[in-house]
Amino acid sequence: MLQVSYIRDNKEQVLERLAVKNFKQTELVDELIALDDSRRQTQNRLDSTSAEANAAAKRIGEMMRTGQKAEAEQLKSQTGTWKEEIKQLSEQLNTIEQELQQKIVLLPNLPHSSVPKGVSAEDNEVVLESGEKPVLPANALPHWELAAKYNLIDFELGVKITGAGFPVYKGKGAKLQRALISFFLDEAEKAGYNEVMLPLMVNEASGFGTGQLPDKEGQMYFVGQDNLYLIPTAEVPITNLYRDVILKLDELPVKNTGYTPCFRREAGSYGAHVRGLNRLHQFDKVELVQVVHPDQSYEVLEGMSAHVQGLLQKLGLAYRVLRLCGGDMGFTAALTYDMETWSAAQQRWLEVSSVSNFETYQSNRLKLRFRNAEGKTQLAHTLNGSALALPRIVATLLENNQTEQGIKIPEILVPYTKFEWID
RNA sequence: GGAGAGGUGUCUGAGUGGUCGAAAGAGCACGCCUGGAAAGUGUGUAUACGUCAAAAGCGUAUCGAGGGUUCGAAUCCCUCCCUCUCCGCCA
Repeated sequence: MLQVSYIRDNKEQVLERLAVKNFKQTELVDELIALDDSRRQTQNRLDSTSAEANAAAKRIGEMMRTGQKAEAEQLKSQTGTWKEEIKQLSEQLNTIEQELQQKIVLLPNLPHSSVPKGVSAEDNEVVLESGEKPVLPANALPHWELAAKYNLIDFELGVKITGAGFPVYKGKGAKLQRALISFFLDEAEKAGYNEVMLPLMVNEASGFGTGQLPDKEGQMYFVGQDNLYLIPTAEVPITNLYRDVILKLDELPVKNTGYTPCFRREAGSYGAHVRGLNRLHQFDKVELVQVVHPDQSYEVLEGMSAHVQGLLQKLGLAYRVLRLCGGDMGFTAALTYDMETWSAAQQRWLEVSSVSNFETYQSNRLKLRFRNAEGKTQLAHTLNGSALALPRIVATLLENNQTEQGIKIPEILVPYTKFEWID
């Protein structure tokens, strides 16, 4: 979330930036500033009243010790007003703070100055396109048919045991999943990321910390009996490792990677475009998360983007990089690059990675700080990116590499799969 | 799930109503000492909010969380959360 002090000092700029995300609620910003005013005022009054009451209590203590009983009793009788006032003021302060909190989380992160204006995916800026789009013969099959033909993925079985969007991977299909996960993790390790394995369910505080709660509540599976959410991405548990943490300057940058299944309800998205592996309720993903010094975060973002692109190149996939426009960006991001691979049989781009800089938006919620060169605490910047999400990579690999003899496994993966062909 | 114990600062750990943001030790930082290091020694070492242009300073809050008793709570009472031990169950 944004910091009220920043909003107060940079109101015009904040409004201007928010407009890029098509967020035009001037009143909300004004309300926040007004709330903050009354918060300060109330706190001021509460503090000075408390100070008086504390001083009186101290004096009473001294009187008791020195045997001035009568004087102590007299002073005691005067404390009632303070008590009452303190109670009222702290209740007021509480209410104000709650309201402030409720409202400030309604503001999305401010987009970086390079974020293009726009309302939908149409307005995203294509930063670069790389690789040759493969040209397939006329009888080429989409991945869901290939998956059936070679007995790699069984969607119906998944429906039987769970429901739509929970595929069952079998034989070489299962091995391909495992191979990709290992490959991605190894590459991350080579790039200096520390591997972690994490809980797949998180509590409410974690969901709040990374920004899934309260607004994206409906996107997560909720285990009501224990008040836990199934993670929609490893970003949530990994980033929350650093909730309420003050890092030393030399501990930055923190670089973690983790493989987890991801669970998404995807309520309301059905239709032809979600066929096969295109959109699932459960899928596998390797995630990168960094906690960095604010001065470095945009450089780091480029580095993460380069890392993801390296993976796509090694897999021999044609891809493009998009800079998301204000309207298509996530609520919490300041700048996001999406990577899309070209799915040759479906003749469309599939999003396989999203790399974002959140600046202090998450760290402010997380209370994730570091001690800067002056020895003061300062909010760190957080970033994350998929490297990579498996299903659409698998879809693209199957489709783009199909031949008369079967599906050719990219060379780089063969040490992991231990087979060269799916046939 | 049943019974019991307990949650204090970076850590260990003292503290059962006032002088406690909190002893002591360790760690860490800086200085002295040393040819250098160790040892020794001295000083410092929480966070947030408010006040201030800012810093210093000052004020307030925080000893798992929330509420209560009291002039005054780390300390007493209530609720919740968590951890540990034993029993039960179990990959």
